Amino acid sequence: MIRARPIAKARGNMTPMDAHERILRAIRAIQQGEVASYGDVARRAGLPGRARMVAQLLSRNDDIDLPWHRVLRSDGRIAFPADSPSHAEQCARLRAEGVDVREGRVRMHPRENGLDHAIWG
DNA sequence: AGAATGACAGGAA
DNA sequence: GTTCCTGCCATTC
Repeated sequence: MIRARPIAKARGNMTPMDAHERILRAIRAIQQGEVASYGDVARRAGLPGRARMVAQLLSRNDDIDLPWHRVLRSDGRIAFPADSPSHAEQCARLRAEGVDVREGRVRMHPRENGLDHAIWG
């Protein structure tokens, strides 16, 4: 057996530019009224373990059309400090799409990723 | 090169 | 439910 080293670092083949593009695509793919965590976006972009890279991109992003407000922390909370203008802005944008935001957080429907289902039925 | 810094995540307490 | 702590990755001193 050839010992499959943890593929955690199987990213060397992608240029940062491609990574950025894929992350942006993943964010744009979030439907109105839906939300996703930074980690989700990273995974969907083919970049598992790089939630912070998503955050970094968003912090620099200037694209007005990007639905940045649909990205939350894994626990469903808005990433900005509760007193910040950005927090209020994100809150407003989400509610405008019909998302139920309470105390700066959104209820994330638990992962129904076939794994639990496959194991436990 | 080493330390500090983030729009983070996950598990422990 | 909460806070705290450690691991993570890319960037910037």
